[in-house]
Amino acid sequence: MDNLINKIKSHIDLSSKAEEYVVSIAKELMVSKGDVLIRQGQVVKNTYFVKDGCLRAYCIDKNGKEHTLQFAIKNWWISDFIAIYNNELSTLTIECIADSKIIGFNAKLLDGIYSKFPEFEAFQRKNLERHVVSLHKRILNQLQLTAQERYELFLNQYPDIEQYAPNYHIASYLGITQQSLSRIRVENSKK
Amino acid sequence: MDNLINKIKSHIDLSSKAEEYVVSIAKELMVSKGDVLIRQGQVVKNTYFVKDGCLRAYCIDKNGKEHTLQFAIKNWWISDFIAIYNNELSTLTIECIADSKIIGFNAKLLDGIYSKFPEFEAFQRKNLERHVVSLHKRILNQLQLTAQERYELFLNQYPDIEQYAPNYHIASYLGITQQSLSRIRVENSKK
DNA sequence: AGAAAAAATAACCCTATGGTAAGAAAACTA
DNA sequence: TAGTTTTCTTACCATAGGGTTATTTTTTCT
Repeated sequence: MDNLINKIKSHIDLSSKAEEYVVSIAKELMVSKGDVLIRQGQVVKNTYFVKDGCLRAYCIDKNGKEHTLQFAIKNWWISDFIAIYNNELSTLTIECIADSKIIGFNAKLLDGIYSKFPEFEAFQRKNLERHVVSLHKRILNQLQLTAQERYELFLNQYPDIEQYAPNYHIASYLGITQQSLSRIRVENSKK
Repeated sequence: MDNLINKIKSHIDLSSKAEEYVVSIAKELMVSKGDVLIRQGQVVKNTYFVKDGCLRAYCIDKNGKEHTLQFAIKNWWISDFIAIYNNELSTLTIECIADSKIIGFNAKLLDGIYSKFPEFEAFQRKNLERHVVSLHKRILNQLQLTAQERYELFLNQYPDIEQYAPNYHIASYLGITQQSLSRIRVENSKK
């Protein structure tokens, strides 16, 4: 729990009451590789904060192919934000890809925190701003970089994810097949 | 100005003082097709709200190719949010692609509005949530749809943009060349 | 450790999209 | 409205990446 509280405190002054409240709605969980926390098509109840380990958010398209929207490692948040913010059923599946320690928050309770403790507003606004920036960058990278360049960037930006995610997960994040990624890796290893 | 004030009022209760403040920092502008409001590599001072017309945000890659991150029409916001939120120089160019009426806001003044009038916090949080949702959807679409499907979706989602944007802008938004888009259009017209 | 399952690589050919260049059409501009 | 510029289309070949299947390597499980 300290991870999260410290992370919050590094951005805002957290009153002890607010801290108590956060702790009161948090559920610490140990989850195992392969566990599915949110399943495509179901109601999304929770948002998760990763203390340790790795989770993945992906969708399955009409041909059964998986496409990874997000990985989440230590100190990242993950959920189906499309479903939560639009109040819809999940289009994503959230899956543990390594044994992980996570903190689950009921999305509705979490959403109520802003009226109870307005100091969270600015915190969340900054979080969302950073999130928007990273998404804008990802879109621009997808538009202008080759698969090879995107892979190199991915390894530089998220070196820790490689240890958890098999190559076909990474390929599905980069928008290529695992065979193409394998080819790229072979090319890179020749240099 | 009413557009914007009404839009805000449809989401939050706006005190008359807050409304006055918004008006006091807003600059109404008439801009012409071809005008560049933000230029790649420069300091980003403003965020723009479009009252009428159409603007476009794009970057130019190392080979000189343009990639469109965003179009903005009536009632949309546009700027280089990567630069503003990260306090960096612009990586994007913001250009008018039709004669437009817009409202310019100094980004720093706008950022100060939340401490002056906290009722804007929830408003902006919701805006950012919607923005995140649309970006998540765009990334998922880019991963799982063909160019043809992305073009159809684009026409359905943003039918108004077609009247302003030449095809090569749309192609650069979809992540294909204008030649490929032309081919797709020919195929579609055969049906 | 040995068996079974999962993941990665390889080799094949295929297809969607890219690059270049030229001509046609449309949109400005004087 | 004629001339100029921009945009769109077409056609050519080139290539990055996809689909399929088989094989090898690695990981997991008992």
